[in-house]
Parts: sequence; structure tokens; C-alpha cells
Amino acid sequence: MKKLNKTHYAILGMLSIAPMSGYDIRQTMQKSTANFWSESDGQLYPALRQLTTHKVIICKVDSSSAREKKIYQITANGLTALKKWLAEKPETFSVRNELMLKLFFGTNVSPDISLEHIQAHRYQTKMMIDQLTETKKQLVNEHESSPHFPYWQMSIHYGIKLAEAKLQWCDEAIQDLLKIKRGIKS
Amino acid sequence: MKKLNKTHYAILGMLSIAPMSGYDIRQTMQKSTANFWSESDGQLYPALRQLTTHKVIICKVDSSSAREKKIYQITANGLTALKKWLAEKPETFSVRNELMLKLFFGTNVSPDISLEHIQAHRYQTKMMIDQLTETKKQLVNEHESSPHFPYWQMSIHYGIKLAEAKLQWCDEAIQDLLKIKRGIKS
DNA sequence: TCGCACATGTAACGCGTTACATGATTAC
DNA sequence: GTAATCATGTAACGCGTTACATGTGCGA
Repeated sequence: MKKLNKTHYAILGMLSIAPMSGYDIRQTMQKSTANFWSESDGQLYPALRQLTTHKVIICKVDSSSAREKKIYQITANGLTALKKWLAEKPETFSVRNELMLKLFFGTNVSPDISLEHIQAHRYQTKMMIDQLTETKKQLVNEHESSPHFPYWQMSIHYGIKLAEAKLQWCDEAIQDLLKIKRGIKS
Repeated sequence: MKKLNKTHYAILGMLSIAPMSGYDIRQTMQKSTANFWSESDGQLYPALRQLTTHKVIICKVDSSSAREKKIYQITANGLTALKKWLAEKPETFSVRNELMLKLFFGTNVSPDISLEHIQAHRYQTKMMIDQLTETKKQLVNEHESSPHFPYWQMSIHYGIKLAEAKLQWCDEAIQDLLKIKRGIKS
């Protein structure tokens, strides 16, 4: 019996909200946790089988609809395992930020290249803020009375706060790079 | 001939600053890029061999000092490859934030558990800000006249900006959780 | 003499993505 | 009819960490 990994716990968490199919889990993750967590197909389906073997979830085939659908449900065992994991200190994640790495070596190339990278990042970040703001609105409309609401809202706020900080940094960095450009010309 | 990956380019970038040994590269990364990029031993040494095979770096064994030391130097080929990579759009990295994932499923456990996680995160973030502020001071003292200076400073500012945003979020989230606690009691 | 920092590597394992593979249903 | 979405999976590969392995030089 191998231990459960983070993918497993992410799935267990999703199933603690409601019974779902593999496909549902993907959709839900893309809608809600994509900003800080996602799983690929290649992880998801094997993990569901492993979780079933561990008896932390059970699978019921839904033949009522025309298409076959495997609905997974968390077991009492599964909920206990999830709660235990939730109480453990979260590991601090190591970040790999390619934009920063390229910027760090920026002296090797023209400032225009760094400028372009940052402007692209600025645009992406702005899109991100819009999208998170939209998600937040939907959350208020659809789940305001849910016990999940405050927790889900906090996670969205985290995304927004960080994105706003990135935006500010982009603006400052763009100014810095323009100064470098002026320095080169003079 | 396999393509170079990001680890390879990170090393090339380091060697574009100065010739270094594998050990030096690790030290330098830990001092300067740890906040957004790091490599483990298990990656570094094999990568150095591969880069040598690709002839983008060359190795000179330094026997002058008592201890053997392999000093790697970037070649003209290597610099060209690095510049080409620097000009390519950086891929946006997928984040996996375990703290956010646990918070997202917070309804399954007591608010105290989420509170503890966030308070720990707040503390770590504060330490991070102090450390980055210190690094920034050192940078000004030691490299202010270097052409690398503005680029390196920007990367530090990024770390600081983001950490400050995290700190603010922590304070808000702690207030939110305290409200939840009061709600449960009443 | 003991422990730390210097210095270089290997092996095993698990994680995670990507591409592949299949097929039904529904909306246009 | 045909494209998109629903729905489930597999195989291969590369990435990255961890643990292991070895040995020197220097300062307390």
C-alpha cells in the first residue's frame, strides 16, 4: 500500500464537496482551483483507480443517462484521511519563474527583449485579474450562503492580491527598462 | 543531439556572468535566484556534462589549488544559444500552492487549522521580506556599478512586491477566519 | 580530532505533462 | 454531416528531488 500523494488529496478534496465523475473533477478544478492547483488527465484517471483500491473512494457506474459515467464518492475512510492531511503543515512550494530567470540574465540581450517579455506578462496578469474578478462575482451569486463561500472567496482574493502586485511591479520594471534604454543611447 | 532544457539554460546564464565550478553555480543560485529559480545537485552535475558534450561550455580542471575544481566556461556557441533562448517568450509556469488547496477545502476541518496554516505562512513571508531586503542592500553595496545591477534589482523587487501582497492577504484572511469562528460559536 | 564547508558525482523513484487512443452525443 | 463537447483512459518521456556515496582541507 503506497501512500497517497498531493494529487490524491486534491481529488479527495473535490469529492468532499460532492460526488463527481473524473470529468466533473477536471471541470471543477478548471473553474475553481486552476489559479493555484490543477491536474492533467494523465494524473487524474490513474489516481482515481488508486484511490478506489485504497477504499477511500467508491465508484458507482451511472447508466441512467445514455453515456456511461463513473461517479466517485468519498468514503468515511477517505474523509478521515483528507481531514488528517488538511491538518498537516502545507509544504512550501518551490517556484520556477522563467520570466524572472530571463530577466536576471537580461544584460546578454537588448533591453527591448526584456521589455517585450514584461509587457506580455503585464497583459496576461491583467487578463487574470479580470477573470478572477468575474469568478468572484459568480461565487457571490451562486454560493454566498454555502459554508464553503468564505474559504473559496479567500482563495480568489489571494489570486487577485498577487496579480495586482505583479501588475504594479510590471509598471515599475517597464520604467526601469526605459531608463536603461535611454542610458544606452546617450 | 537532444535539445537543451531550462536547467541547461539556467546554468548557461550563470556561466554568462562568470566562469564557475558546479559548486559555485549552486552557491550563486542560492544567493541570487533562489527566490524564483533553483537546481538540485541531481540536476546540476549531469547537466554540466551534457552541456560540455554539446560544446556550449568547456571545462578546465584547476589543479592550482590543493582541491580539484572543474571550472566551466561558456563558449561562443553557448552564448549564442543563450541569447536565442532569452529572446523566446517565457512559458507561463503552472503553480501548485498547497496552502491554497488546503484552505479551499477548509470547511472539512476547524477554522483553527486554517488559521494556523495562514499564520505560519505569514511568518515565513515576513522572513522572506527581511531576507530579500537584506539581499537588496548587499546588491547595492557590491554591484551598484555593474551592468547587471538594474536587472538583478528588478528580480528582487518582484520578490518583495509579491511577498508584501501575500502579507496583506494573510492579515485579511486571518480576520475572515476569526469571523467564521465567531459565527460558529454564536 | 572532530565537525563543517568545500567539491563532485550517481541511482532510484515518483511526479507531471504530452501525445495518443477511442467513442458517444449534441448543437448547428 | 461535422464540429464541439462529453467521457475515459494509456504510454512514453522528461523533469526534479532525495538519498546515497566519496573524499579533502581547514579551523576550533
